[in-house]
Amino acid sequence: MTATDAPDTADTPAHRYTGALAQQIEARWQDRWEADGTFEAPNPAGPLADPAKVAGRQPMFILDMFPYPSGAGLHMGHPLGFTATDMYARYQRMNDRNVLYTMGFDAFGLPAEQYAVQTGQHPAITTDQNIANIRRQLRRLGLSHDLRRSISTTDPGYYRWTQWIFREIFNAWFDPELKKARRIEELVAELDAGTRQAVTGDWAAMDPAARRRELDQWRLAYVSDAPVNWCPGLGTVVANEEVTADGRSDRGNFPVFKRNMRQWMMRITAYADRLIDDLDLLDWTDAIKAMQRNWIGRSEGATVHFPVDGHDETITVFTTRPDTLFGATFMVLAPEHPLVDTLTTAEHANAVAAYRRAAEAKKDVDRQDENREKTGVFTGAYAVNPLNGQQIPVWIADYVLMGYGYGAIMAVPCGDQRDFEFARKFGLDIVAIQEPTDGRGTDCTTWADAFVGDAPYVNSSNDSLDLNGLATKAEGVAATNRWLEGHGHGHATITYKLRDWLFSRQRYWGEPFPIVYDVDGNPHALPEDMLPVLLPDTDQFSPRTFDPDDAMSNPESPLDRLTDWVEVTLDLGDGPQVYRRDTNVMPQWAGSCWYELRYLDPTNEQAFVDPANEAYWMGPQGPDHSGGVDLYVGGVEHAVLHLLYARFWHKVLFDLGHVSSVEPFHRLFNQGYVLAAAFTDERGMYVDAFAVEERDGQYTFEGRPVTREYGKMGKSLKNALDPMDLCAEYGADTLRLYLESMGPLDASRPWESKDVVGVYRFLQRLWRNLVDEETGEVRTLADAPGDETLRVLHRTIAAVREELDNLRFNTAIAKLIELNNHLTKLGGCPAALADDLVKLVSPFAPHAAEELWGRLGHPTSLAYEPYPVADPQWLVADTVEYPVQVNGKVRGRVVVAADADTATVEAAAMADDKVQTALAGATPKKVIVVPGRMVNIVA
RNA sequence: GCCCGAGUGGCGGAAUGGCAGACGCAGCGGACUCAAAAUCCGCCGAUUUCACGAUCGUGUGGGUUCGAGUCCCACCUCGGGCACCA
Repeated sequence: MTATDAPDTADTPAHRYTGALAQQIEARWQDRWEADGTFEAPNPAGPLADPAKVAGRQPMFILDMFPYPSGAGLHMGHPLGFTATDMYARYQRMNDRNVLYTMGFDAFGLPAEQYAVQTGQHPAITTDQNIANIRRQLRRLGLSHDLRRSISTTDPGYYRWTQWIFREIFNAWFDPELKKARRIEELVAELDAGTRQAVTGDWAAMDPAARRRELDQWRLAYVSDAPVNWCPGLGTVVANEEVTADGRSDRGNFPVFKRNMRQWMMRITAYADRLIDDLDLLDWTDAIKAMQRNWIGRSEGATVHFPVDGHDETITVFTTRPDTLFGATFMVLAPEHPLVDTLTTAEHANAVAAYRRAAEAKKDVDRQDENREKTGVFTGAYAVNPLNGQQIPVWIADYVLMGYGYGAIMAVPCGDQRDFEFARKFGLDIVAIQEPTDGRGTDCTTWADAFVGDAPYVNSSNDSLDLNGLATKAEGVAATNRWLEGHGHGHATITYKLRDWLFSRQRYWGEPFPIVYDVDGNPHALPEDMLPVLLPDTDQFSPRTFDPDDAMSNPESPLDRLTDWVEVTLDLGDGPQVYRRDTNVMPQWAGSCWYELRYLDPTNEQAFVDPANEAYWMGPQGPDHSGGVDLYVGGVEHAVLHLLYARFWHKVLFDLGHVSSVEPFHRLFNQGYVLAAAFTDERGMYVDAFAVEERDGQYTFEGRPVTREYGKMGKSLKNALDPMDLCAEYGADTLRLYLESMGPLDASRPWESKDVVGVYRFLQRLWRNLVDEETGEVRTLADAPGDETLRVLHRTIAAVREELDNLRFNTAIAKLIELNNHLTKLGGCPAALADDLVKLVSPFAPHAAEELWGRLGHPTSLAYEPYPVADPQWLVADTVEYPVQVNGKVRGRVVVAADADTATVEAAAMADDKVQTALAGATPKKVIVVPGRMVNIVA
C-alpha cells in the first residue's frame, strides 16, 4: 500500500523520463517561472498596472477557495482542485486571455489559536511558518500563480480593509423601498426632512443620544441583545450556520445553548430576497442553489391576527395556508411566547409554569428529536377565529418554535400533520375544510392522517368570503388574503428561515472590530485614518473556556484582559474623550468575504480595490450578467456559510457603489473529495492504512483481520498520503495528471496508488517519442506525417479544446493518451507535429512540456504560445463506415464516401451480404439513414 | 418525511437519443532477453460455438421511439443537504 515501488532500476537509460529526472526538470522550471515573473498578470490601473500588456486581451479571473494554512500542510484534496484551475488557467493564457490566477490564505481562526495555547507560541509566528511551508508546496505543484497577488487575511495590510468594509456596513442601512443599502447620512437626511419615520419615537423631538440610538436600530451591522448560540466548550458564541442539527458546534462538537447576550449582528436578512433571486444569474449547480434557497427558507403566506376573548391583546400568527383558516380549531404558542403569562388563567397557571420550566430545561437537541410524542398544555384562554367568530382554545407546546414566524400558530389539524397529531393526542376538534381527493371523505374521526394538497374546499364560507367551489390552493390563498387585508385581520406576508448573522466571537486570533464605545455605551466606528486597529500583542491567547455543559457561564474575550489596549482616549470630533474598545473579534468568515476583490489590487494603499481594476476583472459582461469571478472552484462544504456571507458582503459593497459586479462568483464548480481505503480493527478503531496487507481479498493489520472501508482521505482515517511524497517519487506532472485523470472533477474518487503508474507511463512514452533515452538528443521522424496521423492530431486538438472548455480534464487526458499511443505505433513523433504535441500537453504537464519545448529549439517559455487550433479539413474523413442495423441490431457495416447522399448509403447498406442474410428475404418497411452515423432497416 | 445527486466489466471511469465499455489499472498471451525488469505488439462484459457467429447485458419493472445507459412513469439501493420552519 505504499506509493508503489521505485520505478528506476540499475540499467535505466540515462535520459529516460524518471521520477528523478522529473524532479530536476520541475525544479529548474519553477525557478525560471518565478525569476521571470512568467505568470504575473497586468492590471489596467494602480500599482500593478501595465496597460500595454492589458490591451487587446480579454480578462479571465480563475479562483480557488483559499486554504486555511494548517501546520500539516496541503492534503490531497488541495492539489485536486488547484491543479484543475491551473490547467484551465494555463489553457486560457494560451488562448490569449489575461488570466488572473493566484492563491491566498484564510489564516485567522481557531486551530492556530488552539495550537498557540498548547505551545505558547504566538499564532502569528506559527501562521507565518505554515504559510511559508504551503507556499513552498504550491510552488512544488507547478501552479502558475501570480505570486505578487497572494494575500493572508491575517496581514494588517489586508485586515485593515476587512475592518474598513465592516465600517461601511456599520455606516449603512437598508432601504426597504429601494431594497438596497444606503449610507446612514441619507437616512439622517430623510428623518430630518420627515420623509421617513423613526422607529423609536419622534425624530424631531429626540436629543442627540436618542437619535444615536435610533440610528443604531437601522444599521446593517448592529449590536443586539438577543438569543445567541453560546458554546461554553469553545468559550465563544457561534453563528446559526455553525450549529449542527443536533444542537452542537460544528467545530469541536460541543453543546450549544441559547442565551440572551449583547453581540454584533449583520442584517443579512434584509438581503434574503436578493440572495435568492440573484441565484438565477449564476452559473452554479442546482444542488448548491437549492441548498442556499433552502437555508434562506423563503415561504409565502399570511399574517393573521386573532383577537383573544376577554383581552385587548391579539395573537399574531404566520401561516403558509391562510386558505385553511376555516379549519383552525385551536392555537398554539411557543412556551417562551411573551403573551403566555398574560393569557394563562389562574386555573391553568401551575401546569403552564411547569411546562415552561420543563421546556426551558430541554436543550434544542431534545426539542428537535424526531418522532417525539407531542406535548403541550392548555392556557385556559380562547382566541376568536376572525373568519367564523368561533372560540378556539389556546395551548402552549414546544413543537412551536419561538424563533420562527411569530412563535405562534393557528392549528389546522385537518391539513397539517403536526396539528393533526396534537389534536388527536389532546382530543381537540378536527374539521375538514377540503373534500379530500383520495376518497376518505370529510368525517375526520376516521382519518389516519392530515390531508395536505389541492382539493375542493368545503365548510369554508362566511358572509363575505366563500371558498367553497374553489379547487386550488393558489385561488384559496389569494381570496383569503384579500379578505384578511380588506377586513383588517391580516395581510399577505413572506417569512424567512434565515436569521441575522451573529458576527462577534470572544476569541483572540481574529480581526478586531474598528469600534469604540463612549461612556454611555454607544458604539462609534473609528475613522478611516485610524485603521487598521491592530490586534494587540499578548501571550494569553486563550478565551476562558468552561465546562461544555455549563449553560450559565459567560464569555470572556482574551482582549478584555488587555486593559491598556481596551481603554483609549481619542478625538472623534468632540474633543478628546475616553472610550473603551470593542473586545470581540470577527468570525473567520470575515476575511473570506472579500478576498477575491483584494487579489485584484493587492498592494493598493488608497482603496481595497481600484474601481477600474474591479470593473476590468469582475465587471458584468453584458446587460443581464452578474459579473464576478469567471470560475470559482472549491468544496461543497462551503455551500451555505462562506458562499452566502461573501455574496451578502458583495451586495452591500455593490449598493454602496464600491464594486460594479452584482455577485462575487459568477461560475462555481464544486470539486469532489479524494477518498481512500481505510481499515478498522475489531474494535472499530482505524489502523494505519499503509501497514495493512492484502492477501486473496482479505486484509490484515499486524496479522489480525481488518475491515476495509472508504472515506475522505485524511488524518482521522489514518489513510492520508502527502502530495509532496508523490512529487518526490514521480514528479508533480505525474501527480497532476493522475489526480485529474481519475474521473470528472465534480465526483469524489478513491485514490489507488497502483493506478498512478498509468499516467507516469504516458509521460514516459511522450518523452520517448521526442527524446532519445540513451543520448538525450531530440528524436523526431523526418518524414511528413501521413493523412491518418494528421487526422488523429486534429481530432485530438478539437476534442481536447472541447473537453477543457467544459472542465472535463479526465477525458481530455484520455484523448492526449490516444494521440500519444498513435505516435508510439508510428515509432515516434513526426517533426512537423512535435510543437503542437508539446503545446497540447503543456497545461496538464507544464514542466515536462516546457523542457521538451526548450529542447525542440524554442528559447522562451511556452506559457503564452497559442494553443493549437484544429484544421477543419482534417476533421472530416474521405469515407465513413456505417453500422447497418436490422430491426435495431447491428448486422453489418458498409464503407461509403463521406459526402454520399442518403440514397447511396441506403443502397450500399441493402447490398451488404450480412444485411441480406439478416433480412432473410423480407422486404424493408422503412429505412432510416442518419447521415454520418448509421443505418437502421425496419423489416 | 422533504429537496438534490448517483447506480455501466475484476477496479477507476467513457459514451450530441444512433456500433455500450474510450482512456487507465489489474489480468492473460506473444516479441526482445541466458533470465528477469523495463519496453513493444496483441487479447481482455457474460453465456454459447472448433470457428464464422448467436443470445444476453448499463440497479428493478413498465412506457415512448425505427432505435434508450441516455427521454417519461413507478420502485429499489447508495451518497449529500434540510428537517416539528407553521
